[in-house]
Amino acid sequence: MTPSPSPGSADLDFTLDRSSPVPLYYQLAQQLESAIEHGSLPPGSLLGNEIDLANRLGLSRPTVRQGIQSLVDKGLLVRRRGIGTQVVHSQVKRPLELSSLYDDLETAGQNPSTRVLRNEIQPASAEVAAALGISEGAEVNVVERLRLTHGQPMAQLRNHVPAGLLDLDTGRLESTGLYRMMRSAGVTLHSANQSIGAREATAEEAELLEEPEGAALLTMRRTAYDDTGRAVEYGSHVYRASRYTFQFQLLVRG
Amino acid sequence: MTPSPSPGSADLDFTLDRSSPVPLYYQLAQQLESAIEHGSLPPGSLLGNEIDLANRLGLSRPTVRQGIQSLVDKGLLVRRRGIGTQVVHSQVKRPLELSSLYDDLETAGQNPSTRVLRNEIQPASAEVAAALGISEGAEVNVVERLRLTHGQPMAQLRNHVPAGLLDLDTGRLESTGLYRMMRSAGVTLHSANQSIGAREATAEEAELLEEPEGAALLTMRRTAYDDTGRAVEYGSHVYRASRYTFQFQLLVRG
DNA sequence: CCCCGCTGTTTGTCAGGACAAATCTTTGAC
DNA sequence: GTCAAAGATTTGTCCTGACAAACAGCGGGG
Repeated sequence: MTPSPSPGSADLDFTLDRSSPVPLYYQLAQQLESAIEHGSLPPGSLLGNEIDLANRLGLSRPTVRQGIQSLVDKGLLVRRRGIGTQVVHSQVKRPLELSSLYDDLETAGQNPSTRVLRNEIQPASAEVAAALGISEGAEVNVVERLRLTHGQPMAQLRNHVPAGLLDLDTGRLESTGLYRMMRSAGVTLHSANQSIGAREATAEEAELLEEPEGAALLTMRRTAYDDTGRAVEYGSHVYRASRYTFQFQLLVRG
Repeated sequence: MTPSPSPGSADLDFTLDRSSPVPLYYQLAQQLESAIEHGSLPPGSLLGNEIDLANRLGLSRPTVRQGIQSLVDKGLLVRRRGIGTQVVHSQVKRPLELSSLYDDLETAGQNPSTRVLRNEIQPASAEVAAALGISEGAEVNVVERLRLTHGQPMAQLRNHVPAGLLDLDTGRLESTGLYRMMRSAGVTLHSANQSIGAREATAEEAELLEEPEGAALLTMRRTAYDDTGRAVEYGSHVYRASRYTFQFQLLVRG
């Protein structure tokens, strides 16, 4: 028998800083996560039981459990009673965040840029009012942008924001993403309803996106809410299907 | 001043069964959730502080916190230090599960039915082998189905399952969904990578789905993994964009 | 040789307590 | 009247301790 590559409980050294303002369980979770990413904790390996781990780190078991639990919720670890906690064996990358297209493209090295086609205050149409939960005719900031990657058109983005919520400077809209501007304005996003579909390009869309007329386009409509339940943005976007797909990962909630 | 509709801390009566095998924190979470659904806890209302709640229920504070935390993770509640825990004000329905199309349609009252077009064992193509993480040419079960709602074609579903993992009886495939068959066969789904795009219908697809040739179609590719990290299914599906959109909700992980 | 039950291991659940940090409210000073 | 400081309230973090439940592996009986 060769020495079996069975999941041995790896013992790594973690450094915890009790004087740091960042919680201990979170420090543990971060170091575990980076150990998993760097391969120090290969897929399938066991973590060693929680009580030993707590003793070795000088922590209590609930604190260790809290740190581990956060990674279980992320889908990186799996717990089994009587067995232990082991690193999940599949490739887990992004658990589908409420991310902005701009950030997604930037992290993918796609070199995104933006051209603002429209940026004005208008009374809300019936569709926009219903999506934002405001009265028809109330003032909303309408922004229409063309998103490009490597100089090629990628998507037409049309956003509606309740007037007064945000200062939508055209210059900043061209240099960064809308969600970044929201967060720096103190708006904390909480949830969003999304709807993804497809349809054929109209003549105007075809010209703007440099696609043949009637080409298949991906559509996405999204209403985003902050943590008080207030609708802060309604977006109606169109993507070139030949150059973009939505990619994400789902987790089964146990 | 009229009596302000400010969020008063509602005091409800919960019944906990300590002899039940279902955990106390979970009993609390379920009753809180149903109270929110039924409107006993209206959006914006406060829950009352955890210590009082624990005393009233005869529970410890960690147990109460665990129950509340599970609803926070679901997006139903929001905690604020110094303020309290309150019911989130937006409409939260489904936090995007890894659900099967069949179940989705059935719960939506769409009366789904299935016609199996193909069900056979074949050697894996390069694409399928890469998606499932198996060697090219290994045997896979290929299932091709037409999904209908109210007798109308809705989607063409093509699934690939490693041979031997599951007994794919054609009769059961027509009367239920693939994911239900997997679960009843002891396969516990853990995560999946999805990719949603669009393209124009080929002549064959157009005829099968009763769409004009070149019509916009929604495409979805998904690889599903069980909790050991093993790929258990690769699906490549095509939906009629005129009759179907992907709808789901996202939560921002704090 | 196979099946059953026993035992050790590990996570799941629950209790009770303590202090820190963030927030709102009230009070006081100017 | 306005602003700042002090206090009260509530959640966030962390500790110790205990028992229950599920699982793997071992050994005995058939």
